[in-house]
Amino acid sequence: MTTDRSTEDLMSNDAERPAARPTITDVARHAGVSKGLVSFALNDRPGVSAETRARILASARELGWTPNLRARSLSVDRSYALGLVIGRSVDVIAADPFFHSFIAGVESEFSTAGQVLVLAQATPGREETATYRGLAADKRVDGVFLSDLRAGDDRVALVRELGLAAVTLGRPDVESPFPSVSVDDGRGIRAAVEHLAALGHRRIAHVAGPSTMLHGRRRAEAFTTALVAAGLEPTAIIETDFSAVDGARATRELLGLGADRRPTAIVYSNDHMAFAGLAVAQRAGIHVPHDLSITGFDDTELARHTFPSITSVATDAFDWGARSARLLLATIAGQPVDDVELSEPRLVVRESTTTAPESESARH
Amino acid sequence: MTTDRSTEDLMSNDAERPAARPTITDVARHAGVSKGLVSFALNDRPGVSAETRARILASARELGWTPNLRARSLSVDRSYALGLVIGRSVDVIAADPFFHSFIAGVESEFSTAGQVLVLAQATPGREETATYRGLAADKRVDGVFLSDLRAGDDRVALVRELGLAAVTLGRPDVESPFPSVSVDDGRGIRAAVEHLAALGHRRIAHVAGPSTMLHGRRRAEAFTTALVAAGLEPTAIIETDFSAVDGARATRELLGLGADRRPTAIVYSNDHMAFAGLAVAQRAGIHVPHDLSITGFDDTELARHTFPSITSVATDAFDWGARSARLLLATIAGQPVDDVELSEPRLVVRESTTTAPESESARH
DNA sequence: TTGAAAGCGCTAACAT
DNA sequence: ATGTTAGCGCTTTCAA
Repeated sequence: MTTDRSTEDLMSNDAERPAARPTITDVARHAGVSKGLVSFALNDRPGVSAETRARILASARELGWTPNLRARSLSVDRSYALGLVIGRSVDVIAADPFFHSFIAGVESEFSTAGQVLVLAQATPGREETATYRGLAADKRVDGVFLSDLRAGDDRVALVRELGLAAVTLGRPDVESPFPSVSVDDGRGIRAAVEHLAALGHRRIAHVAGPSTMLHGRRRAEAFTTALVAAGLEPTAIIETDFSAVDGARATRELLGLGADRRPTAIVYSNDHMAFAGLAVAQRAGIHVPHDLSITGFDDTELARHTFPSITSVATDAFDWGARSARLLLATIAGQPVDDVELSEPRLVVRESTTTAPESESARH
Repeated sequence: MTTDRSTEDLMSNDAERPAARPTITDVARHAGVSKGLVSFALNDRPGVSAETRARILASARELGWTPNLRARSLSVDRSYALGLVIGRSVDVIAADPFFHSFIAGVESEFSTAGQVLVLAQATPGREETATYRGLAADKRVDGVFLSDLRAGDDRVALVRELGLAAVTLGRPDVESPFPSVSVDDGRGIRAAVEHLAALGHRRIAHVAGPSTMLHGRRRAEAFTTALVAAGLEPTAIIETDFSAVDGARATRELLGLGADRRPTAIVYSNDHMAFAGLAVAQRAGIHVPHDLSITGFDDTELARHTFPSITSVATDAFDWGARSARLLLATIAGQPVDDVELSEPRLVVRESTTTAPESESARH
């Protein structure tokens, strides 16, 4: 008596039961060969005669055989799944369209690969570290995307210790064994500053993301650098948590400065804060762009649909996702990989930026 | 020679290799019992003496044993994963914060369950049906969330045929074997209409979602019903695809109507169209809310951060996710379940709605 | 109450 | 080139 139970045996027992799925053993019997050979043929490996291979494939097709992923997973020790752990709080992330596009990009690479995306949110009840540990302990995924890099991010070491493959979105500021996919968003900020400087603005402020987050910090640094390069005085940089509320608060703070210090332009670190900032200015009777120019970052769809529409830095989140997925998959497959640098962000000029207002003195 | 290879044998071969994870066999040997008994003890089933059980648990703890999910999956034929297939196009979905909150809610139920969420996006290259079939063929998930129900939605039959468990977000208009979790959003629309009618508006228009989507259609129907109930004339209902661009187009159309037909208030089927509509009005020099009142739906964070801020219907997407997950998990566990009705949506009144402007004749 | 062993469906090492 | 079989780590049936 063999160890493998055939599908036919099963079906003869109970006609009611939905047709059991054929296994590799059924295919082997049908083709008149052994299980092992079927496995070889199906994973097209050398050592199977063309003729036999054809016969096996025909049998598989005829029986409608499809591999059982769980069984395969168990024997080859792979999940065929990639993970994304979103660590931001729900409120902050809810408004951010980045992940949708990113995920769409990731999935665009899956269409051919039979992979799947496991999404986890590090909610209060489920701490970030515990989430990664859980994913690793259950071997739910073969690799993870490390997004929203923080200063001195301990996830790099954690994921490494857990033995997971990974790619980082952006280059971490700690030793990392993982390849990265990055975009020079500093360049985008620089473009915004140069654009404003060319329009005659001399007091340009920045509403920054949290300095604990690498991209927030990098954008702020690029802002300062660009300011200096343009020969302008350093001005206010207000740190936020990237949320709309905080963007509004920062704007109020900036507009509350004395007439001689109030900025004539504000560079926001993301679109949502720019939206909120726009509303704050309008509410205060400050006309955008004539009294105040503003720029956003991300070029979300809504930036096109405000009045005035908002000048913003566009990056390609979809491509970011696609490239990251490809890189991670290659890493897992053991192929040699290199860091990838995405195409440069572009500044999309719209109605929210215009020439600097005349100076206060001239106006009075 | 036994069939089970012990961990210790492995480790003695190669000191470099990271410590191999203990298996149930290791625990059995350590506790001096059989594999089978360990399994019974660990899944606390009857038939194990308290003493032995304690010894087994102690061994497991001491060895740091944790079950191998893949092996368990293979033998019990469960994935311990739930799936969400997002079928909208990237552009439309990118701006919609619903899913983030919904997903957060879903995950909040996972913290205790060791479940995971598989997210798939039905991109053009990967058709929706194929996505569900793939998920089922690979048994990636034990059940799915059916969101964005369409008229005559064929996914209900498909998912049923594939043998997956499911919950529907809202009640489908086709025969369905699945439990549903719904919210009476028509009630939210009614509240908006009543609010506007009470403010003296008599020409209220509706910028609707696509009639092919159940919630888009339901809201439009509720709009008409509420209008009639308020004793008002039927007015324009413009259908859109829920996107900001389309919301802008619809608004332009409405504002372009002759003075005697132009609405004094517009009820939008979602916030993003309301944002776009607000911009269109402002651009046309139409003051919101004095010339035109508008209401949104979803109560997204941004509704609080526009000028004027937007009156909107709030629903609880997080709770929706949590309840759906709980229901789906119960279904999978074979427990009897009932449809669940979420708490009623509430109208959050802000600055975008005010008393109706005086009639054109009176004004001239 | 406990042990032994078959079985889940596949891969891969080893024979032939 | 092909067949045989152990093994992945767990659950579950059947004896004892």
